[in-house]
Amino acid sequence: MGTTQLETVPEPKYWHLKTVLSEALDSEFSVGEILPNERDLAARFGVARATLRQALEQLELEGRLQRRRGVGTTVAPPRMGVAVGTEQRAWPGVAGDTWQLADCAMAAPPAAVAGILESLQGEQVYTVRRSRVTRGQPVAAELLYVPASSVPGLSAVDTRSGTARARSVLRELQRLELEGQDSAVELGSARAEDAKELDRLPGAPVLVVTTRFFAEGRTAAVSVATYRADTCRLTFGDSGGIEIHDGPERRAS
Amino acid sequence: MGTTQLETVPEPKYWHLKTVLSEALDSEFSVGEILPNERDLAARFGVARATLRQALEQLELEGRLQRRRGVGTTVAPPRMGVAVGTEQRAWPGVAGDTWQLADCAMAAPPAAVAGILESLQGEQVYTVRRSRVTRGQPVAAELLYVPASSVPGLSAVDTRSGTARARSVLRELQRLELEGQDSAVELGSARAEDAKELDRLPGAPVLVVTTRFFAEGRTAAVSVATYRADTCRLTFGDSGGIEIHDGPERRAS
DNA sequence: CAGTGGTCTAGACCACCGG
DNA sequence: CGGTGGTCTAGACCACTGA
Repeated sequence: MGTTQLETVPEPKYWHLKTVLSEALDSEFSVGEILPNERDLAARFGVARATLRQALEQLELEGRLQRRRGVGTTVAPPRMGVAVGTEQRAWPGVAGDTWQLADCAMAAPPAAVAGILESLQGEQVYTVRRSRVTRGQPVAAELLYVPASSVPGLSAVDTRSGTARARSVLRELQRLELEGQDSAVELGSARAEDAKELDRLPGAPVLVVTTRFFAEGRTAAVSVATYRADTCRLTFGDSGGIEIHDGPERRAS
Repeated sequence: MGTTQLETVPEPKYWHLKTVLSEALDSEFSVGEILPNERDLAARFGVARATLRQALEQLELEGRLQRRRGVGTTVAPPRMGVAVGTEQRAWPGVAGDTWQLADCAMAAPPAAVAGILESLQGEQVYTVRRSRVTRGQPVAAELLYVPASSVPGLSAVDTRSGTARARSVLRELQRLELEGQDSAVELGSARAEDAKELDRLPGAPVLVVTTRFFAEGRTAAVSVATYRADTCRLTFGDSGGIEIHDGPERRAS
Protein backbone atom coordinates (compact mmCIF):
# COMPACT_ATOMS: atom_id res chain seq x y z
CA MET A 1 0.00 0.00 0.00
CA GLY A 2 0.97 3.60 -0.38
CA THR A 3 1.10 4.21 3.34
CA THR A 4 3.82 6.71 4.06
CA GLN A 5 5.50 4.73 6.80
CA LEU A 6 4.08 6.04 10.03
CA GLU A 7 7.51 5.76 11.57
CA THR A 8 7.46 3.48 14.53
CA VAL A 9 11.23 3.75 14.18
CA PRO A 10 12.60 3.53 17.70
CA GLU A 11 15.67 5.71 17.59
CA PRO A 12 18.62 3.98 19.26
CA LYS A 13 19.35 5.31 22.72
CA TYR A 14 22.93 6.21 21.96
CA TRP A 15 21.82 8.20 18.94
CA HIS A 16 19.31 10.19 20.90
CA LEU A 17 21.87 10.61 23.64
CA LYS A 18 24.39 11.96 21.16
CA THR A 19 21.89 14.54 19.97
CA VAL A 20 21.09 15.64 23.50
CA LEU A 21 24.75 15.88 24.44
CA SER A 22 25.58 17.72 21.25
CA GLU A 23 23.00 20.36 22.01
CA ALA A 24 24.21 20.61 25.57
CA LEU A 25 27.74 21.17 24.28
CA ASP A 26 26.54 24.05 22.15
CA SER A 27 24.54 25.73 24.83
CA GLU A 28 26.03 24.88 28.21
CA PHE A 29 29.73 24.26 27.76
CA SER A 30 32.70 26.19 26.51
CA VAL A 31 35.84 24.93 24.80
CA GLY A 32 38.20 23.14 27.14
CA GLU A 33 35.63 22.57 29.83
CA ILE A 34 35.63 19.19 31.55
CA LEU A 35 32.52 17.03 31.36
CA PRO A 36 31.33 14.88 34.25
CA ASN A 37 32.90 11.43 34.19
CA GLU A 38 31.34 8.59 32.25
CA ARG A 39 29.85 6.79 35.23
CA ASP A 40 28.10 9.91 36.45
CA LEU A 41 26.87 10.83 32.99
CA ALA A 42 25.53 7.34 32.39
CA ALA A 43 23.68 7.40 35.71
CA ARG A 44 22.31 10.85 34.99
CA PHE A 45 20.84 9.71 31.68
CA GLY A 46 19.73 6.35 33.04
CA VAL A 47 21.74 4.21 30.62
CA ALA A 48 24.56 1.73 30.91
CA ARG A 49 28.05 3.09 30.70
CA ALA A 50 28.67 1.25 27.42
CA THR A 51 25.72 3.03 25.83
CA LEU A 52 26.90 6.40 27.04
CA ARG A 53 30.35 5.62 25.69
CA GLN A 54 28.90 4.85 22.27
CA ALA A 55 27.50 8.37 22.16
CA LEU A 56 30.77 9.91 23.37
CA GLU A 57 32.73 7.96 20.78
CA GLN A 58 30.67 9.45 17.98
CA LEU A 59 31.06 12.95 19.34
CA GLU A 60 34.80 12.42 19.57
CA LEU A 61 34.82 11.15 15.99
CA GLU A 62 33.11 14.35 14.95
CA GLY A 63 35.73 16.41 16.73
CA ARG A 64 33.36 17.72 19.39
CA LEU A 65 35.01 16.01 22.35
CA GLN A 66 38.45 14.99 23.43
CA ARG A 67 38.95 12.13 25.85
CA ARG A 68 42.13 11.23 27.67
CA ARG A 69 42.62 8.28 29.97
CA GLY A 70 43.35 9.23 33.52
CA VAL A 71 42.26 12.80 32.87
CA GLY A 72 38.71 13.12 31.61
CA THR A 73 36.54 14.27 28.75
CA THR A 74 36.83 17.84 27.56
CA VAL A 75 35.07 19.98 24.98
CA ALA A 76 37.26 20.14 21.88
CA PRO A 77 38.03 23.37 20.01
CA PRO A 78 36.87 23.62 16.38
CA ARG A 79 38.98 21.58 14.00
CA MET A 80 42.13 23.16 12.62
CA GLY A 81 42.32 23.77 8.90
CA VAL A 82 45.49 22.11 7.65
CA ALA A 83 46.68 22.80 4.12
CA VAL A 84 47.69 19.60 2.36
CA GLY A 85 47.38 20.52 -1.29
CA THR A 86 48.19 23.91 -2.74
CA GLU A 87 47.58 25.16 -6.22
CA GLN A 88 51.23 26.13 -6.59
CA ARG A 89 52.99 22.83 -6.49
CA ALA A 90 55.75 22.34 -4.00
CA TRP A 91 58.11 19.63 -2.96
CA PRO A 92 57.63 18.52 0.61
CA GLY A 93 59.55 20.40 3.22
CA VAL A 94 60.01 23.52 1.19
CA ALA A 95 59.92 26.99 2.75
CA GLY A 96 58.69 27.78 6.20
CA ASP A 97 56.22 25.05 6.86
CA THR A 98 55.64 23.26 10.09
CA TRP A 99 57.25 19.90 9.48
CA GLN A 100 59.84 18.56 11.85
CA LEU A 101 62.40 16.19 10.44
CA ALA A 102 62.82 13.10 12.48
CA ASP A 103 64.72 10.36 10.81
CA CYS A 104 65.91 8.74 7.62
CA ALA A 105 66.82 5.22 6.68
CA MET A 106 67.24 3.03 3.63
CA ALA A 107 64.55 0.39 3.49
CA ALA A 108 62.37 -1.63 1.20
CA PRO A 109 59.01 0.17 0.93
CA PRO A 110 55.74 -1.54 1.78
CA ALA A 111 54.05 -3.29 -1.13
CA ALA A 112 51.45 -0.58 -1.70
CA VAL A 113 54.13 2.11 -1.99
CA ALA A 114 56.36 -0.04 -4.16
CA GLY A 115 53.46 -0.38 -6.58
CA ILE A 116 53.07 3.38 -6.85
CA LEU A 117 56.78 3.96 -7.29
CA GLU A 118 56.88 1.22 -9.90
CA SER A 119 60.04 0.10 -8.22
CA LEU A 120 61.42 -3.38 -8.49
CA GLN A 121 60.72 -5.92 -5.80
CA GLY A 122 63.04 -5.43 -2.88
CA GLU A 123 64.57 -2.22 -4.19
CA GLN A 124 65.66 0.06 -1.37
CA VAL A 125 64.44 3.63 -1.07
CA TYR A 126 65.20 6.50 1.27
CA THR A 127 62.51 6.55 3.94
CA VAL A 128 62.21 9.89 5.69
CA ARG A 129 60.06 10.20 8.78
CA ARG A 130 58.64 13.59 9.67
CA SER A 131 55.97 14.92 11.94
CA ARG A 132 53.83 17.98 11.51
CA VAL A 133 53.02 20.30 14.36
CA THR A 134 50.38 23.02 14.18
CA ARG A 135 49.66 25.42 17.01
CA GLY A 136 51.72 23.29 19.35
CA GLN A 137 49.75 20.15 18.55
CA PRO A 138 51.03 17.14 16.62
CA VAL A 139 48.66 16.71 13.69
CA ALA A 140 50.40 14.34 11.33
CA ALA A 141 53.08 11.70 10.98
CA GLU A 142 54.53 11.21 7.53
CA LEU A 143 56.66 8.70 5.73
CA LEU A 144 58.30 10.03 2.59
CA TYR A 145 59.66 7.45 0.17
CA VAL A 146 62.38 8.60 -2.22
CA PRO A 147 64.04 6.15 -4.61
CA ALA A 148 67.79 6.52 -4.69
CA SER A 149 67.52 7.27 -8.40
CA SER A 150 65.63 10.49 -7.60
CA VAL A 151 68.50 11.88 -5.56
CA PRO A 152 71.67 10.80 -7.40
CA GLY A 153 73.74 13.36 -5.54
CA LEU A 154 73.66 11.31 -2.36
CA SER A 155 75.97 8.48 -1.49
CA ALA A 156 74.16 5.42 -0.24
CA VAL A 157 76.72 4.89 2.44
CA ASP A 158 76.28 7.85 4.70
CA THR A 159 77.61 7.91 8.21
CA ARG A 160 75.72 10.99 9.37
CA SER A 161 72.87 10.82 11.82
CA GLY A 162 69.37 10.12 10.59
CA THR A 163 68.23 13.70 10.92
CA ALA A 164 71.07 15.19 8.95
CA ARG A 165 70.62 12.56 6.29
CA ALA A 166 66.90 13.31 6.10
CA ARG A 167 67.71 16.95 5.57
CA SER A 168 70.04 16.22 2.70
CA VAL A 169 67.53 13.93 1.00
CA LEU A 170 64.96 16.72 1.00
CA ARG A 171 67.54 19.21 -0.25
CA GLU A 172 68.52 16.98 -3.14
CA LEU A 173 64.89 16.38 -3.97
CA GLN A 174 64.26 20.08 -4.29
CA ARG A 175 66.85 20.29 -7.04
CA LEU A 176 64.48 18.42 -9.37
CA GLU A 177 61.85 20.32 -11.29
CA LEU A 178 58.48 19.26 -9.93
CA GLU A 179 56.14 18.53 -12.83
CA GLY A 180 53.02 17.72 -10.91
CA GLN A 181 51.52 16.02 -7.95
CA ASP A 182 48.31 14.40 -6.89
CA SER A 183 46.86 13.19 -3.63
CA ALA A 184 44.33 10.74 -2.31
CA VAL A 185 42.56 10.88 1.05
CA GLU A 186 41.09 7.91 2.84
CA LEU A 187 40.05 6.90 6.30
CA GLY A 188 42.29 4.62 8.31
CA SER A 189 43.20 3.76 11.84
CA ALA A 190 46.46 4.74 13.47
CA ARG A 191 49.17 2.11 13.62
CA ALA A 192 50.77 1.78 17.03
CA GLU A 193 53.82 3.67 15.78
CA ASP A 194 51.91 6.65 14.41
CA ALA A 195 49.56 6.71 17.36
CA LYS A 196 52.40 7.50 19.72
CA GLU A 197 53.58 10.40 17.59
CA LEU A 198 50.04 11.74 17.33
CA ASP A 199 49.42 11.40 21.05
CA ARG A 200 46.48 9.08 20.48
CA LEU A 201 45.70 5.46 21.19
CA PRO A 202 46.40 2.85 18.53
CA GLY A 203 43.43 2.44 16.24
CA ALA A 204 42.38 6.07 16.52
CA PRO A 205 40.73 7.30 13.31
CA VAL A 206 43.11 9.06 10.95
CA LEU A 207 42.99 10.57 7.49
CA VAL A 208 45.67 9.02 5.32
CA VAL A 209 46.92 11.31 2.57
CA THR A 210 48.92 9.61 -0.17
CA THR A 211 50.73 12.05 -2.44
CA ARG A 212 52.67 11.30 -5.59
CA PHE A 213 55.33 13.74 -6.79
CA PHE A 214 56.19 13.69 -10.49
CA ALA A 215 59.51 14.75 -11.98
CA GLU A 216 61.48 13.74 -15.03
CA GLY A 217 58.46 11.97 -16.44
CA ARG A 218 58.00 9.55 -13.57
CA THR A 219 57.00 9.27 -9.95
CA ALA A 220 59.98 10.71 -8.12
CA ALA A 221 58.68 10.39 -4.56
CA VAL A 222 55.68 9.23 -2.59
CA SER A 223 54.45 10.60 0.71
CA VAL A 224 52.08 8.80 3.07
CA ALA A 225 50.90 11.20 5.74
CA THR A 226 48.67 10.23 8.63
CA TYR A 227 46.54 13.07 10.01
CA ARG A 228 44.53 13.04 13.23
CA ALA A 229 40.95 12.84 12.04
CA ASP A 230 39.52 14.25 15.25
CA THR A 231 41.38 17.57 15.23
CA CYS A 232 42.05 18.23 11.54
CA ARG A 233 40.17 19.51 8.53
CA LEU A 234 42.31 19.02 5.43
CA THR A 235 42.21 21.85 2.93
CA PHE A 236 42.96 21.71 -0.77
CA GLY A 237 42.99 24.36 -3.44
CA ASP A 238 43.47 28.04 -4.06
CA SER A 239 42.91 29.72 -0.76
CA GLY A 240 44.22 29.12 2.67
CA GLY A 241 41.22 27.14 3.70
CA ILE A 242 37.68 27.55 4.82
CA GLU A 243 37.06 29.15 8.15
CA ILE A 244 33.92 27.64 9.54
CA HIS A 245 31.76 29.78 11.76
CA ASP A 246 29.87 26.95 13.24
CA GLY A 247 26.44 27.07 14.74
CA PRO A 248 25.41 29.05 17.78
CA GLU A 249 27.94 30.87 19.87
CA ARG A 250 29.59 28.79 22.58
CA ARG A 251 29.21 30.32 25.98
CA ALA A 252 30.40 29.27 29.39
CA SER A 253 28.02 27.53 31.74
CA MET B 1 67.26 5.58 34.44
CA GLY B 2 67.96 5.05 30.77
CA THR B 3 66.18 1.73 30.65
CA THR B 4 64.72 1.27 27.21
CA GLN B 5 61.28 0.19 28.39
CA LEU B 6 61.28 -3.58 28.20
CA GLU B 7 57.70 -3.47 26.95
CA THR B 8 55.41 -5.44 29.14
CA VAL B 9 52.72 -3.77 27.06
CA PRO B 10 49.76 -6.13 27.05
CA GLU B 11 48.27 -5.63 23.63
CA PRO B 12 44.48 -5.33 23.81
CA LYS B 13 42.69 -8.46 22.70
CA TYR B 14 40.65 -6.72 20.03
CA TRP B 15 43.81 -5.23 18.54
CA HIS B 16 45.53 -8.56 18.31
CA LEU B 17 42.33 -10.05 16.96
CA LYS B 18 42.16 -7.40 14.29
CA THR B 19 45.69 -8.24 13.19
CA VAL B 20 44.96 -11.94 13.04
CA LEU B 21 41.76 -11.38 11.08
CA SER B 22 43.45 -8.95 8.75
CA GLU B 23 46.08 -11.51 7.86
CA ALA B 24 43.45 -14.17 7.43
CA LEU B 25 41.60 -11.88 5.03
CA ASP B 26 44.74 -11.49 2.95
CA SER B 27 45.57 -15.15 2.80
CA GLU B 28 42.40 -17.16 3.14
CA PHE B 29 39.52 -15.13 1.77
CA SER B 30 38.61 -13.54 -1.51
CA VAL B 31 36.56 -10.44 -2.21
CA GLY B 32 32.87 -10.92 -1.61
CA GLU B 33 33.27 -14.04 0.46
CA ILE B 34 31.06 -14.36 3.54
CA LEU B 35 32.71 -14.69 6.95
CA PRO B 36 31.34 -16.90 9.71
CA ASN B 37 28.81 -15.08 11.85
CA GLU B 38 29.88 -13.06 14.86
CA ARG B 39 28.83 -15.60 17.49
CA ASP B 40 30.80 -18.37 15.82
CA LEU B 41 33.85 -16.19 15.27
CA ALA B 42 33.83 -15.02 18.89
CA ALA B 43 33.60 -18.60 20.12
CA ARG B 44 36.37 -19.70 17.78
CA PHE B 45 38.72 -17.04 19.15
CA GLY B 46 37.58 -17.51 22.71
CA VAL B 47 36.42 -13.93 23.28
CA ALA B 48 33.12 -12.23 24.03
CA ARG B 49 31.07 -11.15 21.08
CA ALA B 50 31.53 -7.48 21.99
CA THR B 51 35.29 -7.86 21.76
CA LEU B 52 35.08 -9.59 18.42
CA ARG B 53 32.81 -6.82 17.22
CA GLN B 54 35.35 -4.19 18.22
CA ALA B 55 37.87 -5.83 15.90
CA LEU B 56 35.33 -6.11 13.06
CA GLU B 57 34.37 -2.47 13.47
CA GLN B 58 37.95 -1.37 12.92
CA LEU B 59 38.34 -3.57 9.87
CA GLU B 60 35.12 -2.14 8.46
CA LEU B 61 36.41 1.37 9.16
CA GLU B 62 39.51 0.51 7.16
CA GLY B 63 37.38 -0.69 4.27
CA ARG B 64 38.37 -4.33 4.62
CA LEU B 65 34.95 -5.65 5.58
CA GLN B 66 31.36 -4.88 4.84
CA ARG B 67 28.64 -5.79 7.31
CA ARG B 68 24.91 -5.81 6.67
CA ARG B 69 22.24 -6.58 9.20
CA GLY B 70 20.25 -9.67 8.41
CA VAL B 71 22.81 -10.74 5.82
CA GLY B 72 26.29 -11.16 7.20
CA THR B 73 29.87 -9.94 7.00
CA THR B 74 31.64 -10.02 3.66
CA VAL B 75 35.13 -9.21 2.44
CA ALA B 76 35.06 -5.76 0.85
CA PRO B 77 36.66 -4.95 -2.49
CA PRO B 78 39.48 -2.37 -2.52
CA ARG B 79 38.26 1.18 -2.11
CA MET B 80 37.16 3.08 -5.19
CA GLY B 81 39.13 6.12 -6.22
CA VAL B 82 36.68 8.99 -6.52
CA ALA B 83 37.81 12.25 -8.10
CA VAL B 84 36.66 15.23 -6.07
CA GLY B 85 39.10 17.92 -7.13
CA THR B 86 40.50 18.35 -10.59
CA GLU B 87 43.22 20.65 -11.76
CA GLN B 88 40.98 22.07 -14.44
CA ARG B 89 38.30 23.79 -12.45
CA ALA B 90 34.74 22.91 -13.17
CA TRP B 91 31.33 23.85 -11.92
CA PRO B 92 29.48 20.99 -10.35
CA GLY B 93 27.38 18.87 -12.64
CA VAL B 94 29.27 19.72 -15.78
CA ALA B 95 29.92 17.18 -18.52
CA GLY B 96 29.39 13.46 -18.18
CA ASP B 97 29.93 12.90 -14.53
CA THR B 98 28.09 10.48 -12.36
CA TRP B 99 25.83 12.76 -10.35
CA GLN B 100 22.10 12.20 -10.27
CA LEU B 101 19.93 15.21 -9.69
CA ALA B 102 17.38 14.67 -7.01
CA ASP B 103 15.70 17.79 -5.84
CA CYS B 104 15.77 21.53 -5.41
CA ALA B 105 14.16 23.89 -2.94
CA MET B 106 14.53 27.39 -1.62
CA ALA B 107 15.63 27.35 1.99
CA ALA B 108 17.69 29.14 4.57
CA PRO B 109 21.10 27.46 4.69
CA PRO B 110 22.52 26.04 7.92
CA ALA B 111 24.61 28.46 9.95
CA ALA B 112 27.96 27.01 8.87
CA VAL B 113 27.09 27.39 5.19
CA ALA B 114 25.63 30.85 5.67
CA GLY B 115 28.96 31.90 7.15
CA ILE B 116 30.87 30.71 4.12
CA LEU B 117 28.47 32.33 1.70
CA GLU B 118 28.64 35.54 3.69
CA SER B 119 24.92 35.70 3.19
CA LEU B 120 22.64 37.68 5.42
CA GLN B 121 20.85 35.98 8.25
CA GLY B 122 17.77 34.21 7.00
CA GLU B 123 18.50 34.82 3.35
CA GLN B 124 17.12 32.06 1.17
CA VAL B 125 19.29 30.10 -1.23
CA TYR B 126 18.63 27.42 -3.81
CA THR B 127 19.39 24.08 -2.20
CA VAL B 128 20.03 21.34 -4.72
CA ARG B 129 20.25 17.75 -3.56
CA ARG B 130 22.21 15.29 -5.66
CA SER B 131 23.62 11.84 -5.23
CA ARG B 132 26.68 10.34 -6.80
CA VAL B 133 26.77 6.79 -8.07
CA THR B 134 29.95 5.01 -9.09
CA ARG B 135 30.01 1.49 -10.48
CA GLY B 136 26.43 1.00 -9.43
CA GLN B 137 27.10 1.98 -5.84
CA PRO B 138 25.94 5.14 -4.12
CA VAL B 139 29.07 6.89 -2.87
CA ALA B 140 28.01 10.40 -1.97
CA ALA B 141 25.08 12.62 -1.09
CA GLU B 142 25.52 16.31 -1.78
CA LEU B 143 23.81 19.53 -0.91
CA LEU B 144 24.66 22.41 -3.20
CA TYR B 145 23.82 25.90 -1.94
CA VAL B 146 23.38 28.60 -4.57
CA PRO B 147 22.35 32.12 -3.57
CA ALA B 148 19.65 33.53 -5.81
CA SER B 149 22.03 36.36 -6.70
CA SER B 150 24.35 33.84 -8.41
CA VAL B 151 21.66 32.74 -10.82
CA PRO B 152 19.73 35.91 -11.68
CA GLY B 153 18.19 34.27 -14.75
CA LEU B 154 15.84 32.24 -12.61
CA SER B 155 12.54 33.34 -11.26
CA ALA B 156 12.11 32.63 -7.59
CA VAL B 157 8.55 31.54 -8.13
CA ASP B 158 8.91 28.42 -10.19
CA THR B 159 6.16 25.91 -10.51
CA ARG B 160 8.21 23.15 -12.08
CA SER B 161 9.07 19.99 -10.26
CA GLY B 162 12.13 19.87 -8.01
CA THR B 163 14.24 17.93 -10.47
CA ALA B 164 13.61 20.23 -13.40
CA ARG B 165 14.28 23.21 -11.19
CA ALA B 166 17.55 21.69 -9.99
CA ARG B 167 18.61 21.21 -13.58
CA SER B 168 17.99 24.83 -14.42
CA VAL B 169 19.87 26.07 -11.38
CA LEU B 170 22.95 24.14 -12.49
CA ARG B 171 22.55 25.37 -16.06
CA GLU B 172 22.38 28.97 -14.94
CA LEU B 173 25.37 28.46 -12.67
CA GLN B 174 27.45 27.25 -15.58
CA ARG B 175 26.94 30.55 -17.35
CA LEU B 176 29.20 32.23 -14.82
CA GLU B 177 32.94 32.19 -15.31
CA LEU B 178 34.44 30.06 -12.56
CA GLU B 179 37.41 31.89 -11.07
CA GLY B 180 38.54 29.30 -8.59
CA GLN B 181 37.53 26.76 -6.04
CA ASP B 182 38.85 25.15 -2.92
CA SER B 183 37.86 22.20 -0.79
CA ALA B 184 38.16 20.90 2.72
CA VAL B 185 37.88 17.29 3.86
CA GLU B 186 36.94 16.17 7.34
CA LEU B 187 35.60 13.13 9.10
CA GLY B 188 31.97 13.06 10.14
CA SER B 189 29.16 10.68 10.80
CA ALA B 190 26.22 10.23 8.50
CA ARG B 191 23.02 12.05 9.38
CA ALA B 192 19.94 9.86 9.23
CA GLU B 193 18.96 11.49 5.95
CA ASP B 194 22.30 10.93 4.21
CA ALA B 195 22.64 7.45 5.65
CA LYS B 196 19.57 6.26 3.80
CA GLU B 197 20.85 7.58 0.49
CA LEU B 198 24.24 5.97 1.09
CA ASP B 199 22.70 2.65 2.09
CA ARG B 200 24.36 2.77 5.50
CA LEU B 201 23.18 3.07 9.08
CA PRO B 202 22.96 6.51 10.69
CA GLY B 203 26.26 7.44 12.28
CA ALA B 204 28.35 5.58 9.73
CA PRO B 205 31.71 7.27 9.15
CA VAL B 206 31.74 9.63 6.20
CA LEU B 207 34.16 12.03 4.58
CA VAL B 208 32.60 15.46 4.34
CA VAL B 209 33.92 17.54 1.45
CA THR B 210 33.10 21.24 1.59
CA THR B 211 33.81 23.07 -1.66
CA ARG B 212 33.63 26.77 -2.34
CA PHE B 213 33.12 28.03 -5.90
CA PHE B 214 34.32 31.53 -6.70
CA ALA B 215 32.94 33.73 -9.43
CA GLU B 216 32.56 37.46 -9.92
CA GLY B 217 34.91 38.09 -7.04
CA ARG B 218 32.88 36.28 -4.41
CA THR B 219 31.71 32.88 -3.27
CA ALA B 220 29.05 32.00 -5.80
CA ALA B 221 28.13 28.55 -4.48
CA VAL B 222 28.99 26.08 -1.77
CA SER B 223 28.79 22.32 -1.95
CA VAL B 224 28.72 19.99 1.04
CA ALA B 225 29.22 16.42 -0.13
CA THR B 226 29.09 13.41 2.15
CA TYR B 227 31.13 10.42 0.94
CA ARG B 228 31.05 6.89 2.30
CA ALA B 229 34.34 6.57 4.15
CA ASP B 230 34.37 2.80 4.02
CA THR B 231 34.24 2.42 0.26
CA CYS B 232 35.83 5.61 -1.06
CA ARG B 233 39.28 7.02 -1.55
CA LEU B 234 39.03 10.69 -2.52
CA THR B 235 41.48 11.83 -5.16
CA PHE B 236 42.73 15.34 -5.81
CA GLY B 237 45.09 16.73 -8.37
CA ASP B 238 46.46 16.23 -11.85
CA SER B 239 45.88 12.62 -12.63
CA GLY B 240 42.90 10.40 -12.44
CA GLY B 241 43.89 9.02 -9.10
CA ILE B 242 46.21 6.53 -7.55
CA GLU B 243 45.61 2.91 -8.26
CA ILE B 244 46.73 0.99 -5.23
CA HIS B 245 48.06 -2.49 -5.72
CA ASP B 246 47.66 -3.53 -2.21
CA GLY B 247 49.59 -6.21 -0.43
CA PRO B 248 49.60 -9.88 -1.25
CA GLU B 249 47.25 -11.24 -3.86
CA ARG B 250 43.86 -12.25 -2.54
CA ARG B 251 43.06 -15.85 -3.28
CA ALA B 252 40.05 -17.98 -2.58
CA SER B 253 40.06 -20.29 0.39
C1' DC C 1 10.50 -18.46 9.70
C1' DA C 2 15.49 -18.88 11.26
C1' DG C 3 19.71 -16.42 11.15
C1' DT C 4 22.21 -12.21 10.83
C1' DG C 5 24.18 -7.98 12.70
C1' DG C 6 22.73 -3.89 15.93
C1' DT C 7 21.67 -2.34 20.57
C1' DC C 8 21.83 -2.58 25.51
C1' DT C 9 22.82 -4.05 30.25
C1' DA C 10 25.42 -4.52 34.71
C1' DG C 11 28.92 -5.73 36.14
C1' DA C 12 34.52 -6.41 36.44
C1' DC C 13 39.32 -5.33 36.00
C1' DC C 14 43.14 -2.67 33.92
C1' DA C 15 46.31 1.35 32.44
C1' DC C 16 47.10 5.80 33.06
C1' DC C 17 47.30 10.50 35.22
C1' DG C 18 47.43 13.79 38.64
C1' DG C 19 48.03 15.34 43.32
C1' DC D 1 46.78 7.06 46.15
C1' DG D 2 41.98 7.92 44.03
C1' DG D 3 39.76 8.97 39.86
C1' DT D 4 39.67 8.81 34.93
C1' DG D 5 38.84 6.54 30.56
C1' DG D 6 39.92 1.80 28.11
C1' DT D 7 39.01 -3.10 27.82
C1' DC D 8 36.31 -7.21 28.48
C1' DT D 9 32.58 -10.38 29.78
C1' DA D 10 28.13 -13.08 29.35
C1' DG D 11 24.27 -12.55 28.80
C1' DA D 12 19.48 -10.37 26.60
C1' DC D 13 16.45 -8.47 23.21
C1' DC D 14 15.58 -6.05 18.77
C1' DA D 15 15.50 -4.99 13.56
C1' DC D 16 16.36 -6.58 9.42
C1' DT D 17 17.05 -10.02 5.52
C1' DG D 18 16.18 -13.84 2.84
C1' DA D 19 14.22 -18.30 1.93
